[in-house]
Amino acid sequence: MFALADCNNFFASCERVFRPELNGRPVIVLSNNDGCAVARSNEAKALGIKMGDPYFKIRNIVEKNNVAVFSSNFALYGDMSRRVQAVLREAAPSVEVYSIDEAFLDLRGMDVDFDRFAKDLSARCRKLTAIPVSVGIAPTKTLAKIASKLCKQYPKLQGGCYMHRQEDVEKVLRTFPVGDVWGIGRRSAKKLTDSGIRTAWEYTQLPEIAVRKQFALPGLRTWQELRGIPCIEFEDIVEAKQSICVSRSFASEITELAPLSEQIANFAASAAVKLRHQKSLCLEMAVFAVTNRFKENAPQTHGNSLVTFPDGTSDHRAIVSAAVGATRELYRNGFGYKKAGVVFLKLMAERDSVGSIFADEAALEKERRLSSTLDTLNATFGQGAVLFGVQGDGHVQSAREHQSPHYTTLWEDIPKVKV
DNA sequence: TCTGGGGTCCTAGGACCC
DNA sequence: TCTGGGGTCCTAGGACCC
Repeated sequence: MFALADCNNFFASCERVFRPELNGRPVIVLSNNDGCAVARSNEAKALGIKMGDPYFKIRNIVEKNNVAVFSSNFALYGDMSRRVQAVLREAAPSVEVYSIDEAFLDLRGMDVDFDRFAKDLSARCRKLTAIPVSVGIAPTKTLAKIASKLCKQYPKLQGGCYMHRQEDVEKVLRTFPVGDVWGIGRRSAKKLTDSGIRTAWEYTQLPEIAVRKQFALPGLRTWQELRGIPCIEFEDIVEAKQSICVSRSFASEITELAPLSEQIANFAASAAVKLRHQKSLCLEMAVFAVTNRFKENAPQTHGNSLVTFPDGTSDHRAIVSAAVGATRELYRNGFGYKKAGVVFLKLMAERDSVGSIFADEAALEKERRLSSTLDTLNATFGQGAVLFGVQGDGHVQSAREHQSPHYTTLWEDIPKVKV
């Protein structure tokens, strides 16, 4: 058996932990630049606010219904996520953190009352972190996902649902929309409903050949998983990322080279920190800057510039300065850039590096020490404590009007209690 | 006026090899 | 008219996830 622990409306729930008066009131959390709604409390969902709705389009609903609005606060969400993970790790020997708000638990070999286990785990998360968590348990990951969704639909399940008997699974799948199944995206869902397949159950009744032909291997795996045959591996070891990207939309368009370079230098700097954190080297870096695609009448451009590091590097100076050079390459006068980013495309593990026979080892060692000193200083005194001049003041230009405090990660933001 | 960010896997087709 | 057979590697684009 596998369990899926899924935090309900995670970002909205995090905001409520330190603002309990918001319970019962609709809450939404916005994406970068206060652009779109990316998390909604149940009350906000009931008002018809959809995932990804642009804020300016739902402003009316927000104002009329006294919706509490937050800019995203990833320092808070990341920290709350770690707290929930800690509770999960006490419950099972093996945990796969799937995303910031979801984790699978490997329950194979465990001999317990799984329904009790699920409900107890949910209650324990709630008690220790104040985050509501839905725990679904089933013979495959895909079915566990469905079981956890049931918890959100039926409060009487008390946050835990064990779904395993063939007849129970069938009963659930017979009404479960095929498009809500993990692994069936918008495209496949449309194809399916167009041909009359509406529920997960109907999908499982398609012949294997047809599934393979129309939806290839991923579709076949989902088909098997729904039929109770596990095909998706449990992966508790965190692999190094194969690509690293830091990109942002700007609050207002950037037309000049200097401020654009400054933003991109900052993206490169934070991507380089991530790169060194996972002990990788970058062999190829792409830098891009694009205009506002929603402005149909404005001139559009998609600037792109590729940089290669033949021996691989994680050197802060090399990366930031190459990113600035690439920006000069791609920049064109007369355009309003709305979004830009830095992507490391080809990575290799530091330990697999053979270097170059021409490399100056002493110089490389100096580079490594500089980068690592920089990382230590910024980790200790806050990101941006030490910067290169090209990074300006180290701030990325973005609107966040509704930011909540860093309750759990900044001394000055820790809530004070009167005795 | 205002429209997010960061990933993975799979497949088809081209280029190339003997 | 006829036009081999078998293989690898790489890339772009699609689909999916949160």
